[in-house]
Amino acid sequence: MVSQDQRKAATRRAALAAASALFGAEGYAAVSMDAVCRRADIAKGGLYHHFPTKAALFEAVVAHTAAGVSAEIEARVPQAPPYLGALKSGMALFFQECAVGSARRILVEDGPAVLGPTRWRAIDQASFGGLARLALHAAVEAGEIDRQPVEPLATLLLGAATEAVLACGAAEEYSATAQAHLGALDRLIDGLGARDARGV
Amino acid sequence: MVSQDQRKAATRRAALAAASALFGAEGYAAVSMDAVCRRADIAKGGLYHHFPTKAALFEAVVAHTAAGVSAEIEARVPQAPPYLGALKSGMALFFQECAVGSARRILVEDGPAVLGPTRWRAIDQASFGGLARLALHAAVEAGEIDRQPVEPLATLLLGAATEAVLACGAAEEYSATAQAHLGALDRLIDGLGARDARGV
DNA sequence: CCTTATGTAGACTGACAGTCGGTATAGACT
DNA sequence: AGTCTATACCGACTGTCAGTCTACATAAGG
Repeated sequence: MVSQDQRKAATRRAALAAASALFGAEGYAAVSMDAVCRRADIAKGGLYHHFPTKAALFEAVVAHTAAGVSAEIEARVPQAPPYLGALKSGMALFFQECAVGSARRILVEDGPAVLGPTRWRAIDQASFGGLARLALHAAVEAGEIDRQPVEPLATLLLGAATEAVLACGAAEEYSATAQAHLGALDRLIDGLGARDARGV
Repeated sequence: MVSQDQRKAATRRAALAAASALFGAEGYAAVSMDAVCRRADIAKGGLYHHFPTKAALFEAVVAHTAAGVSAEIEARVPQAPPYLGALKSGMALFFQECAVGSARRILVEDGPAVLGPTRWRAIDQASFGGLARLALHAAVEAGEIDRQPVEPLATLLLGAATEAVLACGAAEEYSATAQAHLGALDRLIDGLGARDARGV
């Protein structure tokens, strides 16, 4: 005897897992809802019972993936001074997580375009954006960088890192390209170092 | 008597203009090829005679739009020292051009995702990417910034600017948000200033 | 048990990208 | 001139896909 809640949760999990694998491997446009049904061993009606549209299903996948990646980052990056250093390693980790496997496709390539700017930013802010903002805020408080609006800066840095992932994904020589971009990103962050500390 | 070349060119222009308006207003996914045909007053066969797929039509629109924007930037930004200043005003101009109207939809939201990283980068490199790379190269030669790989840096800055456009597009208070992001972008670029000049 | 709510199932519909056989016209070659 | 060929253009047709609808199964409440 299986309770309804358990059935429901199991179905949802199966759908999410199947969708995640397919979207990650082939991209949003190339995956049909029927394919998700087949892979999850669920009928169409069942799938639509949980997710009203294909975009909603994709959004759930995006949210799940983003939560996973940002949890990984949060767990592995120390929240201690120097905060600018923490920011750098967090960015590097973000880069690594997104560069490989299905995360790139889901989070970097399809995510923003499919969900649209508004929905995307909601998820983004709740995960990586929040982490970056936190680190920058701490850096400001610790006097590592000038006092300044933190949110736009976090947005910019995330955009830069995202573009780096994209550029490396398209490159032939992955590791060299990745090194170059990570180096450039580090320099960009280092440049934020407080003017006061340099007497400018 | 109208020559074939003229007919061909006229049809192509009409298709491109119609597609540009529709894609810009409603986004790639929401525009059907039939709608483009209606608007351009062309039959489906004719449209497909010029553009083999919907994506190809969109790519032509993207290329045309990108060329227009980057020509505008090139014309209005002086190619003279200080090159970092030129880079900043170029970025600001890119931001302005992309933030308003159909360019945002075409170049920032749909472009990368629809064309895929490889095709996108080809167009990007030929327009904005090229300009940014040029400015950075000049800045390096003039000693305004440290000698370093210029291409990754250009990629990162463009990514940051693109993300800024997206963030401002979604914001309610446009002008304040735009100011904040432009300020942050300027600080990021300023931070690149050569270490030597600061004795670090 | 019987009813109702909740979840499942797959055939069906409308819309869309892309195709295919056909037509008309510009230019080449007698 | 006339004829021929290549190319621009046309629009009905096809296959596929997102999303709907109706019929059915199972768990909780009277």
